[in-house]
Formats: sequence, C-alpha cells, structure tokens
Amino acid sequence: MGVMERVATRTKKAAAKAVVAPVVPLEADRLIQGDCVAEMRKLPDACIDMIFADPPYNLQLGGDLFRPEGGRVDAVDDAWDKFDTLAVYDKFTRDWLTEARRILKPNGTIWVIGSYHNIFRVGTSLQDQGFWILNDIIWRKSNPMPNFKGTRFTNAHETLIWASQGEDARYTFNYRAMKTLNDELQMRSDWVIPICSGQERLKRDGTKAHPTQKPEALLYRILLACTKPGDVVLDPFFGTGTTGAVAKRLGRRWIGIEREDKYVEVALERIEAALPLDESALTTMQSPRQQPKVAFGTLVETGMIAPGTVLSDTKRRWKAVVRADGSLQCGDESGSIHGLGAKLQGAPSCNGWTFWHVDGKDGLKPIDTLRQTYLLANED
Amino acid sequence: MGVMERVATRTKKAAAKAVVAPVVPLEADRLIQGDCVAEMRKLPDACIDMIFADPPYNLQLGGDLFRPEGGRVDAVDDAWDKFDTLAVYDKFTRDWLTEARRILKPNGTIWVIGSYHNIFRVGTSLQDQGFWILNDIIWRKSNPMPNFKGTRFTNAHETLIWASQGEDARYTFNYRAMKTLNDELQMRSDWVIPICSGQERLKRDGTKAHPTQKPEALLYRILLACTKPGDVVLDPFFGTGTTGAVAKRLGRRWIGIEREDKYVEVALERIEAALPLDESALTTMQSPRQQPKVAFGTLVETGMIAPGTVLSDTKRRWKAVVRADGSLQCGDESGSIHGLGAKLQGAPSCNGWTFWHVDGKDGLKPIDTLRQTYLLANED
DNA sequence: TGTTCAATTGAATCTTTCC
DNA sequence: TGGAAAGATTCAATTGAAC
Repeated sequence: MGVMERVATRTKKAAAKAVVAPVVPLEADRLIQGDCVAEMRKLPDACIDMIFADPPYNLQLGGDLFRPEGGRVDAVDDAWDKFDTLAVYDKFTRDWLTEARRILKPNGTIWVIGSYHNIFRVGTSLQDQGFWILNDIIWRKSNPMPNFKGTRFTNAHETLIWASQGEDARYTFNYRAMKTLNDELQMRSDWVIPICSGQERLKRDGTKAHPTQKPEALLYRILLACTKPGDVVLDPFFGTGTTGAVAKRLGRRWIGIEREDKYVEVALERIEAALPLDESALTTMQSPRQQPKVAFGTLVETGMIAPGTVLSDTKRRWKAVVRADGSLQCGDESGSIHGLGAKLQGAPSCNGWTFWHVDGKDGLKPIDTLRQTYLLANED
Repeated sequence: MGVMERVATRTKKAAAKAVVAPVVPLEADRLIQGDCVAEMRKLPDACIDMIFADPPYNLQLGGDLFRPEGGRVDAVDDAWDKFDTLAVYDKFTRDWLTEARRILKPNGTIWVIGSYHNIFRVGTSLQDQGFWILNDIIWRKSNPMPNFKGTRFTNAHETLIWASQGEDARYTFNYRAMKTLNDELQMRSDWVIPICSGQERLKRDGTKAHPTQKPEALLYRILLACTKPGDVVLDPFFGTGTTGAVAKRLGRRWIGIEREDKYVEVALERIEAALPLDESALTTMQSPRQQPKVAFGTLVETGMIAPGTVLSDTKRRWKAVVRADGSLQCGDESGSIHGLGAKLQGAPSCNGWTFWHVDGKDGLKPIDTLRQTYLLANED
C-alpha cells in the first residue's frame, strides 16, 4: 500500500470519527509517565503537529536495555548476540515509529536524533514505513569529548533526520525565519551548536541529572523552523524535558512521555521555571508565500500604478506598457507581469514582481516595493 | 553463524591455501572493466587492505529543477543511479558488500560514501553483515549547491562510514598523521572540504566527464589516515578514478572496477598523468582552516540574547526589539541586524554588530562584544 | 598586469493555487 | 485530478571578458 494512500485512509477515518463524536481538543502541556509505545497508543490518530524523538542507543556500548532474556553472554556467543541485539533494536524502533506515524498529522513532521550506533537503523526504518526524508542534519559540536586513546577520529557530531509522512505532504518550514537566524544566508544542513554544559546542564546531588541532555539551542532551532505557534509537539523520550521547556518558551504546546521517576521530577520542575516569550518577540520573518496575496491589477485599480506607465527590466533591455486590466504590452507581445517576463526572456518562468521596474527619481525600483507599500498600508 | 566465527573460518582457509600453493602476489595498479560484483568474485579471499566505495545514491529525482534566474540544474539522471524500489537497492547493496567483506583482509577497513537517500540503507547493511562501524564522517561542503526553492535546509554535506571487519579487528589508523594534518588538534568527524570544481574537475567535450566526481582532498585524507604505503586499495565504483590517482600519489597500490567505457577511458588517462607526491605538495592539500563565524541568531538560540531584548544605536536614536528568529523590529520596520540598521539610517549597508548595542550596568555595549564572548567560550 | 563584473555551475528526492 | 497560471527562489567558487 502506498504512502499517500495510507495518509488518505487515516484522514477519512478521522473525519468519520468527527461526525460520530464531537472533536475533543487535545490535552497538551503535560507529561505522561509511562512506556512510550503504550502511552502513544492511547492518543488519537493525527493529533500531533511535530514529533521530536531522542531514542536510546546503547547498541555497541554493552548496554542491557535491548538484550534478550537469557543467561550470561560469553565470548563465543558474542557475534550472535550482536546480531540478535540489532534485530531487537529494530523491532523496538519499528514499534515506536509505527505509533508515531499514526498519531502524527498528515502534514506533520518527525525529527529523530542519533549517532552512528543507531541512526542507520532509524533512517532505514523511517523509509521502510513510508516516511519521506526531507533532510539529514548534522549537529556539529563545538566542544566534543576528545578521543582519549587516539584510536579513531574525534566523534564530534550527531545526526538528526527530518521526515514528513510522505512525498506529497505539505509540511511546515519557516524558511525566512531560518534565513534570518543565519545572518541572511540559507540555513545549511550542518549546525554548529555547543554541547549542553554549564548553567544549562541540570544537576541532581552534584552530578548530571541525565546522561544525554540535549542543548536548548538545538530544540530552539528545530521548533522555530518546523512548527507554528500553538502547534502540538510530542517528545516520546522526554528525559529532562528540553523539548517541553523550549516549546513553552516559544509558545508551542507540548506532550512528553517519560518512564523514569527521576527524570519526570526534574523535567516538571524545569518546565515550571521556563518563561514564555511574549507575542511580539515570537513574531518571525515571513516568506512572501505566507503573506496575503496582492494582484498586480489591484495596484492599478487603486491608482498606485497608472495605466500607461512604462515598466522595464534592470538593464532596460525591454520596456512594457501597463494596460487598464493590469496586463503588460511590449510590441506584439502581451501578458501578465510574470508571463510576459518569461516570454521575453525565453525562460520557463519569471517573477514579474522583481523583474519589472518603474523609473523614479532614485533610478529604477522593482514593482515589488509598491506591493510592499500597499501591504503596509492595508494591514488589518 | 556468528560474525567473528566467519572471520576466523576465512583466516584458517587462507592459511591452509598458503601451504598448498606459494602465495601469488596480487596484481595491482590496474583498472578492471566490468560489473563490480562479478569482478570482485574473481578476486581471492582476504587480499585487500582497504575498500573505498562510492555506490549509486538512488536519488529518485522527479522532473527538471530550474534556478531562480532561469537556468536548468544539470542533475544526475544516469541509468546507473535508478533502482525500482528500496528493496532492489537493498539487494544490490547486500550483494556488493558481501563480496567486499570476503576479499577484505581481516584487519582491513571499508569506507562508503552516500547521502540521506542511501546512506541509512548502506549503514544498516554494513551492520547486518557484521562490519563494525568505527566512525561516521561528515564531509561538510564549503560550497554546496543552494536550495533554490527555499523548501528545505541546504543539503550541504555527505556522509561517509568507516568500518572494520569486526569489533576486535586491528585496523590501521594513522593518528599522528591526522593530528599533524589538522594543526596539532585531533582530527574530528566533520571535514570541511570544497566540492570538486575548477581545474580538478575532469571535462570531456567541454562538459563534466562524470556527474559525481569526488575531490582528491577527500580521498587524500582517507588514504593517509587508514592505509600504509604499499597497501592495496580497491574501489568497486571507480568512475573517473579519483581513488586510483590519489593512491598513486601517496604510494599505495590500487585496483579499480568500472563498468562504463567512457569513465574507464578518462580514468586511465588521468592516473597515467598523476605524479607521485613530493613533500611540498603535502601541505597544499590541507583544506583551509575554517573561519570562526557566528550568526546573530546563534546568540539568540544559545540564550546569550533573549528574544524581547531592546537594542539601540550609540546615540539612542533608534530602538529595536529582538525577535525569536534573530530578526529585529523597530516600529513597522523589521529585518536582520545589518538590514534594519541600514534601512533606518537610509544607508546602503550597515555592520549591525557595531551599530546595535545592549544596555548594561556599564552603559551601552555593542552586540559584537557578545559575539566575542561566545567565540571565546566555544573555541575548538 | 591588476581589478572588476558578469556568467556559469555543483549527487537536488526543490511551489502553490485555481479551475 | 490534471493542466495552466500565478508566484517565489541561490551560495561559493571559478572563469573569462572587459577595463
């Protein structure tokens, strides 16, 4: 069964449910104590906007979390045990991803972080289940732990996978906010962020409260990039609640699932202390795509551009006359600002707003500036 | 059958052979034309010191992609990169890795490069076959292709996996050489290397000879780190022979397998022209040390400046509020620290780092001091 | 000969809306 | 549901022409 088919089925099911019973608003901003798969099973279909998951990965570290029941492992069984451990880990991954996929909205996205011990298993499982990978992101640690024995390269990064429910999903990506955050350059797939230390690192009785606490800066960027204010973010491996703390700060709602008493206690205390940003600080730069649309014809109608005005490109290679209906004419050719621009250049497409200019005292300026003026004057 | 057991079995077999017949030196420094699996099958067990593999990525591209200015992206659309399903790709991966594992010496290592399209499949298959991952390495491209449509993060890296035959293998790692190459700091798992372009990029009839030629700097570092002079390096997806050319330069022996006539021809010509390395060339191969660069948004993410903070210029003529994405707002105007500064002053440009100030007990101080503080705290 | 500017290009899973 | 139209979108490096 294809991916989109599954999404469609789920949507239909959710719609049918809505007819039978009134939609109950999802209870958010809460920590659920329990096993992540069992607790996700209790959540309704398609109720989550984004999932951030930091699953355990003690594969090559000799951990016992996924070791099958049985007697002591000796040297002879070592390789067999390893293979079996992989299979057990894969099943664990499939199980929680299956539930994650069910409760995630059709246009929601999932983030998973891991290291080379587990990230290849996770990525494969994501693809096998029909998730569509959008990016793999490298968290490059500015201050990693050195390799003390000099036996390998310093393990200085972790990998995150960002995926949608399928190829055609319309996911949230706040492109402009990311570009602004990165000094007006596109945000790249490699992020330099310090590890969590100093004041930010939570302590209990003088020692670190959690072995793998993630820096808030990491979650900050993820939530700012891929959610809108008010969205519901789920973290099935909540730990000390970095996801919840940042979500609260950024005006997103959150649900955390965590099994261990000691982490639950630390997380609740921490999130209680987190301060939400006020609304004006939460405003981010918007892509034109997200702004209200203005037709070129509206500018003509409202008199901002008079019919008969001559437009040209930056190099004044072409001139066109504005007609009463907002179309342009250049010799025998005519069309919309976009269509004529494309036709004249022989290009497959053209953004007329930036291509065409009006002559003013300060030289040529793109007609897009007139649109911006119009938008400012007509804000509601 | 367990992994380590298999390795042991092979070693015993090889030893038995040596008694029956004198060891025939492996014929190296040669290009074998043909299918990689079929040709690897003809090689004896445990004869290769290192394998570098750049398999097809299975990019699964859709239609054409156009640049903002109208040009068409010259994408990888070769038949060799197309696989019907993930299952087909997985089988392909298993098949060539099986042969790779057989011909690799017990203490040899394998390197595989890929992108998020295929690297998770490759990593999973490596682990399933008993390979032991030593590092995943990130090739951070200093000059990647941008994301033209603003739909995702710029795909600015590729991933390499470095693995041994098993947990207890005694692999080659030239720790000291790597540390020297990296200005007396341990070599990290993220490598900044430019993409292959300019003089180094091989051309045929004015266009690129191969769509995915790898930079020699990448292979240089790999071969220097993980092989000894005289070692035999096999590249089963030889392409234009970057591996062969660098191996020759570094005094390593090489075997390349390539199917396509056109690549074979280019590779042979290229390697013929490659010169063994003289001492002076060694220093020029280093990638330039990365400039420490901090975006204003980083200071916001890491909490050095809270969203909502008010900034002003030295004369307090303008005040602006910091927003969540690192943009500034002043009345109706907003933009980056540089852009808004320029806009308010009516200047063509503005250095926001020195223009904007935060109010402290000691009066105003430029936000650039915060950047300096950040850099000091996060030095490598 | 040096400097500036325009054009080109690189493993890319690259739009949205309306009819 | 598919096709047409509207609208939005790029960074670093290299090369070669123009000055």
